[in-house]
Amino acid sequence: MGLWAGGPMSEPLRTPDLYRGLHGAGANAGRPHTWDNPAGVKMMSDYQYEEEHKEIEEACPVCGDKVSGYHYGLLTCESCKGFFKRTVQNNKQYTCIENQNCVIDKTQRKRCPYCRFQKCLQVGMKLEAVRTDRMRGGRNKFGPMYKRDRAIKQQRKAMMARTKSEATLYQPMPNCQYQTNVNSAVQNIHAAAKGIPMSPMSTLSPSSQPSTVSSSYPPIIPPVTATNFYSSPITSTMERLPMNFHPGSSYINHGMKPHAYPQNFAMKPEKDVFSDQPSSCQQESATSVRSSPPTTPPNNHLHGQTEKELRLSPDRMSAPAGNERPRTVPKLMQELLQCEPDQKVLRQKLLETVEDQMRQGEEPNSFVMLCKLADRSLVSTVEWAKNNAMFGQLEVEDQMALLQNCWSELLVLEHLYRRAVSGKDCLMTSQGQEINMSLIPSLGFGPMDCTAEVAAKLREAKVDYLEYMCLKFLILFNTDVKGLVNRSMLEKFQEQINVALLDYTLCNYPEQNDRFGQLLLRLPEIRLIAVQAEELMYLKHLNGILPSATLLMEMLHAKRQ
DNA sequence: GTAGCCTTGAAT
DNA sequence: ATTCAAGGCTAC
Repeated sequence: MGLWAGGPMSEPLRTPDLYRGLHGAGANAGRPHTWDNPAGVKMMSDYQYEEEHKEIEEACPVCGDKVSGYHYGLLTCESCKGFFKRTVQNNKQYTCIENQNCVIDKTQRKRCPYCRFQKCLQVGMKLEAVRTDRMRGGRNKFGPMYKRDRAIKQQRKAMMARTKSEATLYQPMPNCQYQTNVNSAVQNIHAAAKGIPMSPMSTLSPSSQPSTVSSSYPPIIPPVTATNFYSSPITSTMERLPMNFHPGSSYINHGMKPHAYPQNFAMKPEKDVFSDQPSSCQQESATSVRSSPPTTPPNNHLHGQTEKELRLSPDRMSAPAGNERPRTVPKLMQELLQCEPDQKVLRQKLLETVEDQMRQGEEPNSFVMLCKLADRSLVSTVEWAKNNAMFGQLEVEDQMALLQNCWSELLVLEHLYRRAVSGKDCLMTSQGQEINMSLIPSLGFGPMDCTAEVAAKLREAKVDYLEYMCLKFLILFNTDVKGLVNRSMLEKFQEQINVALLDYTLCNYPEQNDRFGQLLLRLPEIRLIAVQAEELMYLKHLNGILPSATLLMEMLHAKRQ
C-alpha cells in the first residue's frame, strides 16, 4: 500500500515532485486482445475473413485448435465439435488409463477421449445442445446467446479502438502543464485526512434516497456492499475450474481460451449462464448481486456501520433502469464497490461542515460555504482513492500525480451524478435549511454553463451507481498524466475498468448498444467543466474571495505555482 | 474413431 | 435470400 492507500494517514512520507507536466496523446496501449474473431464456419468468405484478421484468432477452449464457430454452447474447433457430438449421440463411455488429468491439446487430443470429453464439459459445452431427435438444420435456444456473445466481442473490439482514439480527445487539463511543486498540498492531503474516519466521497444531494424525487431513476446503490465471491454451480469455465485456478495459469497453455479478462475480473450471472449469457459473460465467474449471499468484505474500511448495513440491499441493487432482472456485475466492479463510501456518512459529514460554518456565522448559501463543502468533498475524494486497492498498488508519486490531475473532475462528476439522480441540488440541514450546492451559479459560468446539459444526459441515460463508479475510476486512472513512474500498471487498470464497464453495460443494458460509448463521451465534457470551474475558482481565490487554508485551495494553487 | 467438408432448415 | 449451428458423410 502506498502513501495514501492504507495504514496510518498521519505520516507524510515522501513528497516527490508532483507535477512534471503531461504527456501529449500516447496513452492507452491496450493489450492485444483475442476476442474478436468472428469464427465463422469454414466457408470461403470466412477463410477470407481469417486471412484479413490473422492477428486475432481465437483458440478452441478444449484443444487450442482454431475455432470454426459456435458449437454446443461456445466457440470450438471443428474436431471437438464432432467429438462432442459423437460422444453424446452414441453415449460413449471412456476411461482414462492415466490419472484423468491428461493434457488436451491439438496434437494429443486423440490420446485420451475420456479427458477430452471431461474438458469439453469443463469448458462449458452443452449436452442439451446435441439433439436427441437428430433433426438437422434450424436453430436452437442458444441462438440468441451466440448472437449476444458476438455483440459483446464486437463491442469490445470497438471499445479498444475507441479508447485509443479518445485518448486524444480526452486530454489532460491544460493547466497541468504548469511546473508546480505541490508538496505542501500533498502534505495537506494527509493533514486533512488525518483523523477523519474513512468515508470517501461525499454527496451533494440532499438524500441518497432518490426515489422520492424520481421513481424512474435507478436507485443509488447503498455505499457499501459486501460482495461475494462464492461460485454457484453454473456452467461457465471458471466454476468448473479448480478452486485455485486463475486465468493466466497453466490452463492457457493447455489450449483453453486465452485471457479475456484481467485476473481480477470475473462475472457470474445468477442463473444458468446458458439461458442467456454467452461466453464473454460466461467464461468467467460472475455474480448476480441479488442472489449473492453477503460476505464480509475483506478489505473495506468503512467504519461505524453494522454488518447488516454493509450488505448490499437486494432491493436497491436489483435492476438497472427499473428492470427487475438481477444485475450481472463483473467481479472487478464488485470489488471496487466494496470500497465505495457510505452515502449516509458522507452526507452527514457535509451537514456537519455546514452547521459548523453556520455556527461561525457563515451564510448558508455563500460562496465560502460552497467552497467549504467542496473542500470537504475533496477530502472525501482523496480518502476514496486511498481506500481503493488498485490505486494503492500504484507508486506514491503516481497516486499524487493522478489526484492532482483529476480532483476537480471527480468533484464535477460527483456533482453531476447527484444532480442527475436527485433532480435537484441542495443539502438539507437538520434545521431544515436548504443549502444550494450548485457550484455553477455561484461561479457565474453564465452562457458557458453546460453542467445542466451534462447532468441531463446522465439523468436521461439513467446512469446507475456502478457506472458512475467506473467513470470515477476512468477519470482517476488517466494514463495521459505525464511523468508516471508505473504507466503500464495504470494502463492495465484503465483497461480493466474499461472492460468491466463495457461488459456491465452490455450485460445489463443489452438493448443499448452504445451505452458504454455514451458514458465515455461524458468524460471530456466533465473535463471541460472542471477546467472552467478551476479557472473561476482560482480567479476568486486571487481576489481573496476564497478561504485559503483548505485542501481545495492547496490543490488549486499547487498547479499554478 | 477422427476430422474436414457437406446438407439442412429455423431464425433473421 | 442469407446466416450459421445443427446433423451427416466419408476419406483417412
